[in-house]
Amino acid sequence: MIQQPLKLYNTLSRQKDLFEPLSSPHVGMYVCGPTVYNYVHLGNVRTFLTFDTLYRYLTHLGYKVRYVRNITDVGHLVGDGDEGEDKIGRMAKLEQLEPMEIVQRYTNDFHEVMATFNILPPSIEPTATGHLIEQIEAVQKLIEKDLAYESNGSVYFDISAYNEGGHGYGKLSGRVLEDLLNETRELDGQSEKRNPLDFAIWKNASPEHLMQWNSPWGKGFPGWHLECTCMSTKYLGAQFDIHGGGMDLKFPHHECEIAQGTGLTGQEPVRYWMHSNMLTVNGQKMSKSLGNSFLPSELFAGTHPLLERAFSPMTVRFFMLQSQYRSTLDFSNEALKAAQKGYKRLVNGYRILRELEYPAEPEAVDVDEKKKADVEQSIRGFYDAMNDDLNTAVAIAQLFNLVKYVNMIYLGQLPAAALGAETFQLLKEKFAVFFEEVLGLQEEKTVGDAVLRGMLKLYRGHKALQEYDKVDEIRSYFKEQGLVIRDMKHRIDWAYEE
RNA sequence: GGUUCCGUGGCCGAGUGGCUAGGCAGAGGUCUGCAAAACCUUUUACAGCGGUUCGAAUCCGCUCGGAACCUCCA
Repeated sequence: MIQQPLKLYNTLSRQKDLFEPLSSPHVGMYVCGPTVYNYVHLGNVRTFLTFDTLYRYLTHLGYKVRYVRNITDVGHLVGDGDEGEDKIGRMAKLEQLEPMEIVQRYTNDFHEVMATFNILPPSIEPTATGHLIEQIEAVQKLIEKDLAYESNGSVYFDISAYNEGGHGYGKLSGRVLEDLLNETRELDGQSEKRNPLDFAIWKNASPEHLMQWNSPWGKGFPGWHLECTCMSTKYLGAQFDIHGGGMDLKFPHHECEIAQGTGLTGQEPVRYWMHSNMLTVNGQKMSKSLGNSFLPSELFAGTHPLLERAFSPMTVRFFMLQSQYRSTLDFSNEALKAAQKGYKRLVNGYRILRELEYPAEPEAVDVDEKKKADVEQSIRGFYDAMNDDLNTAVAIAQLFNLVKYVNMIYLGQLPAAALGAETFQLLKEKFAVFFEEVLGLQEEKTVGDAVLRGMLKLYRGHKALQEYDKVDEIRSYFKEQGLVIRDMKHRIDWAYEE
């Protein structure tokens, strides 16, 4: 299976590169996780969903993936550059809690949200505070290499020194060093730095700063960019395959990671840089600071002022998968409603397919070569789409095409035998794998199967006796549950209302 | 201001030179106690202007509009 020619858009090369792991079948993948100072919003979810899909697909292809996704629990500052307050420390003060209580609360929330969206946990989920020793050692090493310098108890990465080594700071985000220098704003406290672009790898802590540790440079805390370098290289090596994150982390965060990693090990740390695009609301990036962010809980309850009603986790997952991860995706009631219907259609198809069996004594019909080929082509098409930089939108279109055949067989419009036993089994098997394993979609049950079976039995009875009052009554019961009765020539069944 | 990206039919959203994306919505048909569902058929496109080409949504230029990053953000 691994032979699938997977192409991934590499921000570094600015093109879709054929994915070839350093030591196949092993794949090392690092994704920047959340800073746990607040609830994760839907925009955050999109990024984690993107890399969940990649993780799932790589696994499906047979790769042994070590997926590292960190939790940032210190060092991420509020406001400009290296001068703001620590995000977690600030929340701790506001809520009069221990910083670690803040961290725990929002870490728990993050995990719950991930589970709700059926986003798989990573193989390793390291925290910044759990890797202070590694970070202090990294700072020391960078100083030894003359790539960093101490200033008033803080340590800064020296961009000029680094660039003299010919490394090209800015190559990931396409920045030119001279332009950056010209455009940098004057900020308070930059006098500590030799160069305004230099960034903190260790920060001196004032006495009232809540989170601080002893270091060779006095009490302080690590710079935000450093944790990812330390944790990624610790668990994945000096050079690893994939590094992911949101578009907005490209600069400066990931640029700094490249500089630190290269500075420390002399090796380019990451082979494939991947960035997922933003979720937008009315065309604008969803972000906490703009005040247009949705919490997952608000979405499920339909309580957000911009929402007309509630939407389920799988509807949202499906909605996000219907666009390619490098495009912006605009969030709206209309789009969500359409996604919900489409998703239900897909689930109904999947549910039916699981129950369909190839007849033991197939009807004596000729194989419909055209339909058979179309089914096989759609299955191939799913792989082709996923191989083309995870084009989940096109991949899902293939599933819809397959659902059409599933429905035809189910309704007796097409005999299963027309596809031939082999293709029929392939359809059954692949659809399930694509739906559940690769796309991570699930059925969202509202009523137990036993109850539904009982109700359907009653329905059939009344129907046979032409007691249409009762029949309609049962129909409305189903409708209340978000279900619908399918009244077909050959059988009666239920389905999710679309 | 700099860098980068985007502008597709009523809505969402794929698509980097010629071949139906797909979903939702709309129309007609088959089926049905009535419906629903399903299946079949079908309407509405590529921001504008110019250029390259036998041929452009797709390449190039300009104009208009929007976004992201440049400052914390997935």
